[in-house]
Amino acid sequence: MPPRSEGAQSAQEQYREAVATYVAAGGDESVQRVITAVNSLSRKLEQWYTRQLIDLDLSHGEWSVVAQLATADGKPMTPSRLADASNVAASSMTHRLDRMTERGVVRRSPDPENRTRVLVELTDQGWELFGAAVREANVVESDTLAGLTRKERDQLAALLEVVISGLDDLETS
Amino acid sequence: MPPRSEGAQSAQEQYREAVATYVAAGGDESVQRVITAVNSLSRKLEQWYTRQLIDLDLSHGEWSVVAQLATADGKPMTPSRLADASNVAASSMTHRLDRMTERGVVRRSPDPENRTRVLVELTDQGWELFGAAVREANVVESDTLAGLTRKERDQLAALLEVVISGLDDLETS
DNA sequence: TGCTAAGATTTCGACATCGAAATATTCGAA
DNA sequence: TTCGAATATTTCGATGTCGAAATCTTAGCA
Repeated sequence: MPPRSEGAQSAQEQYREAVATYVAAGGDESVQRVITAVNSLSRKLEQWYTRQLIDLDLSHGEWSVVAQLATADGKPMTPSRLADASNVAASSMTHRLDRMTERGVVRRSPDPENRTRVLVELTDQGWELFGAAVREANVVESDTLAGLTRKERDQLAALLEVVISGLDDLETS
Repeated sequence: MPPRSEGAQSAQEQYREAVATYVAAGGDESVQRVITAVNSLSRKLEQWYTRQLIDLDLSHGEWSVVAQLATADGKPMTPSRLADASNVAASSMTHRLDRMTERGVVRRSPDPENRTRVLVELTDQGWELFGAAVREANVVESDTLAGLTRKERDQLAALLEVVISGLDDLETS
């Protein structure tokens, strides 16, 4: 990477500016510090993932499908649920699955219990792709957290898990 | 919202499954707990932002431009930098700015110091949109963190800020 | 000055995604 | 059983995004 181009800010400066601006616009500071940090970090990770996925010849959207299927405990999923989970329209998922099926990453089969539904699952090749991507991503992710001790990581994870467990109550409102 | 459809998991269960699967595939647990939590949370926020932006008649990409310009300390930015920051091709930014200019959210002007460049900045209407969006988003964001005490939020923010400050060193590798 | 290489933006053709309509199946009630 | 509403998926036309090429300006150097 070339040295930051003139005018561009470091991630840290950008974060500080953003929090200050959001607070000035009417946001709570204790909220904006956390939320802005989470979003900044996620966006940065996203950039790295995108680069790594190019090596595996996967688009970001296709990766989303692979990851959903892999983390669904091996159980097949329907196109609609994949679309929801990927934040994409159901009609887009049709095309995406067409391409992935043709490439041999996923397999479509009719649901024996409900002929309206289609079930999608990873092929062996799909599982291999998943494993390769996880192990490659783990390198960058590990570097990202290099500044934290083991204890601090656990603390951070515990706090985030409290937030995540609260999401479900929020849904039903 | 209707009760979760059969087969779907709660955010919490999804998170647990995901971490377990990533670890089984070769990721470090202390890394995956944090990273997966950050990404899960960010994706959930993204869904809410998208819904809220519909009210303001803004696409997610357009919001990205507004937010970048607002948090750049009021200084105008070039289309290329906006494209980088939005994770989008420069050519797409051209169209996006066309639409936003026509609508009166941003203003384009030639850079007096370099006629190759174009400078983009928010109009008064753009600033109003920004403020409205921030205040509306703050409601959901605040609810999201409702499970944490003020002290825990500060702790969480501090830990995340350590990670963010480390991003800049990582860049230059 | 004149020439070439590099940089910024826009134009262009190909492809991905969206929302709405079309198709097919299931479920519940008459 | 039969009808109509609800659900799941796919098809279709319009729009957004991508990467490469074209256009224009700047910067460096003889």
